Formats: sequence, C-alpha cells, structure tokens
Amino acid sequence: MGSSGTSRRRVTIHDVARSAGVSRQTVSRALNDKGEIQGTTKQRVLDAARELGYRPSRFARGLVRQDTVTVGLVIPDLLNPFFTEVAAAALEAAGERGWHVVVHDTSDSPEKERTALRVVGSQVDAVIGYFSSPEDEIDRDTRGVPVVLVGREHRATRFGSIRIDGAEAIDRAVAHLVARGHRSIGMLDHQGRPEPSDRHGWFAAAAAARGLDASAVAGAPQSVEGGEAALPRLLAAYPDVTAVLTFNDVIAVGALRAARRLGRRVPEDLAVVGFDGLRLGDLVEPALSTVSLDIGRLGALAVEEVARLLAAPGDPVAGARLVVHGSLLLRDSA
Amino acid sequence: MGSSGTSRRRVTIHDVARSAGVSRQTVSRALNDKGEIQGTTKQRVLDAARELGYRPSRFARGLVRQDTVTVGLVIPDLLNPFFTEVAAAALEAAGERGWHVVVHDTSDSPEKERTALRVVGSQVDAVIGYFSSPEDEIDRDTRGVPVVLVGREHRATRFGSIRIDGAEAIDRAVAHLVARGHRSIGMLDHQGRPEPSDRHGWFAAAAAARGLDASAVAGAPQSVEGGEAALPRLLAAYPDVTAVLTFNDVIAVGALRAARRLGRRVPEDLAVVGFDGLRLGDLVEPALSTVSLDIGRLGALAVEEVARLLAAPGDPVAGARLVVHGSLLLRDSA
DNA sequence: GTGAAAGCGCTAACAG
DNA sequence: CTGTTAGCGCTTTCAC
Repeated sequence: MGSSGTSRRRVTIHDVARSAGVSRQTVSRALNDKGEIQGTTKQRVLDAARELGYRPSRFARGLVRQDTVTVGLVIPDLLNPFFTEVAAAALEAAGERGWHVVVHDTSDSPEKERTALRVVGSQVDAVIGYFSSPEDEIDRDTRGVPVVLVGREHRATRFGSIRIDGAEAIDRAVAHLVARGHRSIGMLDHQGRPEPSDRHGWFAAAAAARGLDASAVAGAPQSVEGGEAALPRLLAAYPDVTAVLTFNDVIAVGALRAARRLGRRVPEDLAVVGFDGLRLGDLVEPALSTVSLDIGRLGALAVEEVARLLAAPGDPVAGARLVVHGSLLLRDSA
Repeated sequence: MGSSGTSRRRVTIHDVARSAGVSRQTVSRALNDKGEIQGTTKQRVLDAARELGYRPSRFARGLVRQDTVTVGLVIPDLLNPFFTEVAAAALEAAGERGWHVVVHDTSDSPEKERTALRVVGSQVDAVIGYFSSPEDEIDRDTRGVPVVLVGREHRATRFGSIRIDGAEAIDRAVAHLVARGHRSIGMLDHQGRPEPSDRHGWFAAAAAARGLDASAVAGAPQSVEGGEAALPRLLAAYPDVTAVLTFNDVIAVGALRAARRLGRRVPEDLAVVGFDGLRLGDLVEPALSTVSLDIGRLGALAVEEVARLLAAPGDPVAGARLVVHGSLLLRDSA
C-alpha cells in the first residue's frame, strides 16, 4: 500500500487529476494553496498526489511563473578560505532575496573556468565570479548573462564589478614596518599571472613614497604550501629582507611556517603582513597581522549589483560605491 | 547601432526567427550546433540572435530536453571547514557528472533548515545534506525528492545515507592516550542536540573497555570559540583530566588555544585529539592529532548514492559500502 | 467551486 | 537544408 510502483514515466499533473477525478486546474489550485477550492476536493487531490509520488516539474513551473532567480557563483578554489568566505557571504545575501546559488569551483584551471562559464551561463540568470580569463572571453562565453566580477576591473557595460582597494591600508602597513625599523621589505606576490598584482602595485607605491626599493619579490602559488616554499626563495635571493608583505593570508600563513622552520622569530627577525583578514590568521602562532577586507560586504555588494543588472541590464553602478577598502589589522606578526 | 533597445519583454526564439527570416526550428538548429543547416543561414541567425540579445530560456529548454541534473546541497555552516571540505568534495564529484549544485547554508538554524529543505526540494532533482531535523520532517518537506543524509542514519527508503564510523579510530586514540599514561580522559562533545553524539558513544565504549570512566564531558558549540570556552569549563568540573577528545577539529583548535591561555603545555600537560582530519589541524601549534576522515570520499559517495537513487528510486544501497571510516592521525597534540 | 482553453519558450519528429 | 506540426508540464485567463 502506498508504494508508488516502478513506472519509469514521469508523473504529471494530468495523472493526479485523473486519479482524483478532477481537472488539472483543480490539482494546481490544491497544490498551490489557492483559495478557490473546496476542502474535501483539495484533500482528495493532495492524497492522490502523494499516492502517485507526484512532483511538479520545476521547468514547467518556471516556464510559466518566471520567478525564481538563480545566480551562478564561480570561484577558483572553495578550499581557499578567502573564497570560502566570499561564497558564504554571497550565499547569505542571495538567500535573503530568496535566490538560488549554483556554485562552481574551477580548481584554478583556465579550462575549467571556460567550461563553468559556458555551462553555468546557460543555466542561470546572472553570474558572480572571480575570473582569470580575459574579459572578451568571459563576454563570449556568458552570452548575454549579466556578470559581476569580484576583485577586478572591467569595461563591458553588461558587467558589474566589485573592486578591492588596499592602497591605503598597504601604505599604512609599510609605514608601520618602517616605523619598526625595517628598511628592506619584500613581497610574496601571486604567481602564474602575466602581470604583478594590484597589491604589488600598491606596495611599490608605498615603498617609493619612502624611498624604498620594492623589487624584492617572489611569486607564490595561492596556498599555505605555496607560501611556505616561496619564503626561503625570497630570502635566499634577497638576504637583507626583514619584513614581507604577502599577496594573501594563506600565503602569509605558509610564510609563518617557513620562518619557524628557518629559525627566524616573528616578528623580531622577520615581520609578516598578510592580505584578506581571514579568520584563519587569528588561529596561527603568532597571530597574523594583515590588511583586512570586509568580505561579508563584498558578497553583499556583488549580490546587490546583480540585482541592479537584472533590473536594468547594461546599467552598472558607477565605481565609487562598489569598492571594498582594506584596513590594516595589527595582530602579532608585524 | 547594435544596441538591443530597452524593451522589457523577453526575447524569444520566435523573435530571432522573424528577424532572421527563418523558422524557429532553424534558429534552434543554428544555436545548438546541429548539423543540418547551411553555413550562411546559420551565421545570419547567430547575428540576429546577438543583435536582439537573445538568450534561451533554461526552463523551456529543460522542459523539453529533460537533461541537466541539479542537486541541492544543504549544510549548517559553510565556514566550518568540515563542511567547506564536504562541499568542495561534493562539488567536484557532481562536476564530473556535469551536474549543477545549488548550495544552501542554514546557519545552524532549524528554521532555516526547514525553509531550505522546502525551497531547495522543489527546485532540484535530489538533495544531499547534513540535517538536524527529525527524519519525518525531512521527509515531509522534501516531498518525494531523493535525499542523501551525510553522517547520519535513516529509515525511509527514499533516503540514502553516508555513515561516518569512528569507533575503531577512537578506540585507537584512547589506547594511545592510555599508553601515554593518561587515566582521566575527558570529552568536548557537541552541544544543542538532545542526545550525546555517536562520537561520545564510541569514546565511552573505548573507555569502558579499559575500565575508564567516560563521564567527564562538556558540550561545546561547533566553533573555535566554542571549544575555547568549553575547555576551561571541562577542566574546572573535572580537574584530573589530562587528555581530551573533541567532537571535531574546530572545537579542538579552540581547546588548544584555551590550553595555551591556561598555561597548560600540549601534549605534556594536556593531550588533545580532534575529529575530522581537517587541513586546519596541520596549521596550528602544536599540530593537531585527530581522527581523520576521507572527506573527499564522503562527498564522492554522496554523489554516487544520489545517482543510484535517481536511477532507481526507493532503492538505496545497503549500508556497508556507504561508510567512511576514521583513522587515527597522530601529529603533535597527543 | 470547478473545468476548458490557451500558451509560457523550446525542441523532436516528421514533412517537404 | 528548411519548415510544419506537436507537444514537454504547468498555470493563467475565462467560462460555466
């Protein structure tokens, strides 16, 4: 009793209607809690539906109702805590609007990124993402879907973007290091991109403003292991360095480990300043000093910008509002 | 030129067809790269489509094609690294099958969990989740959608589940602690659930097998702060305790911090063993000894089980295959 | 209160 | 190679 049998065919509203001896509309009314229906009829329909194991098709429903917004979130690595936090923030902001979020992790692979863009792009109403592809490729692969770029500039009007501005905070970080007596400051920048990062640019500007050299740079993969491997390389190439800025906190945590292994006390022998302001930085020893970002705001802004693009395509908000500024967070490592 | 105007109405395949002077069918062929179409016609259609800013409706397409599988992933807290890793694993396994994953974070709130279940349940083909609601509620709220429970038993045949079995590993952990001379072992269990956890049960069994008492237990919220606050409570209530097992690694990391604050050296004065095997455990000082889980496998199994349920509803695989066993990973904290 | 008709936007099957 | 005909499963008019 109550078993739904093993028929392969999909149970449709029609089957329920026939089984309950009513029309499809009546079934629809019963299922959607519309008023205009008699209690007993409604119950009979509901019973029939359960009995048959009926489940409305989201496609048929979506086709006619045109509600339910779904946004795609494309990130390079969910296990990188920065993107975990971005995802959590975006999920929360989207949830508040009742939107669904489909998440794609591209494993830092440009090829997977293209696939994700194409696949997701055709199945969602908008895309939020942290992409490495050139803008025209993104444009081509997302075919008309509104796109919000996180942490990156753009030109196309179909795009929105949330910028990250750490210039001032990095300037303060450099000032802090100089005040502590550091004269030779290095950087563990990102790796695998054609150009140095914005963050390196901000560092270089801050250094130049104080007559310091900013050429002590080594590239690091964006992982703890990456930072751990890169620090010794940096110190070998630039032995005078007594302080390092890193592209992000994850790399900084790796640098901290490497410093310990190298017998360098932090911050006495080597000061380390990260970037991102992850919770993780507070769990390591010594606690990481860093340029902190309000990632919750980042996610919320991205979702807001999607909403705006959805409402008025090709009309992204002018830059100023959509920036997240870093702030210097001094803990123990510098 | 080239602007798509500001018409509010959706551009349909019909509009493209009319604009290109062909039938809808031809448009469809051009867009879907079907062979049977002349190059010049195809180009004309493609141009018209771009010109109009045409974007196929995923609903209409899904309705007729009946491909694209979407699974819902419901977790209590994406920022808890355990769930981050589960999500990453599930995302990867689902990606390999070309499935989409919509993620919902319930913020540990039972109410949000119900909402998520209902909302997601109506928009996906299957649900994978770590739920706290009673099974009959899950059953009611997901109405016929296949469900795979992570880390939890079930009864309903519509459900599948991936069990976590740490009995043996916890027994080994206790054996290890005893061999190190610990006679009074406590536990930081989860909190806010009516019953003690499976993990506590395993601990109690291992303790009993050695004639030890397992009643030194304190509850902790599943966060670093939770563990940090709970350890002092545990030690105050049971001053003899020299070793603690924790419900999970996040709590253990909190315990490590508390121990440092309390001036207890780890592992000399206090041994700590976590549960989960997170990467995080390797970043703290001292590195965390823990019961390690193959979370990647957990995610992969969940996705596999979804596939099975989708193919043969009401026919989940019998238990044995769908278990992830813990293994004792000794690092520095015990 | 309930049913009949029409159509959401698209593609599969068949004509031509 | 291209067009016509039928639906996919559901909800919205509008009759009754």
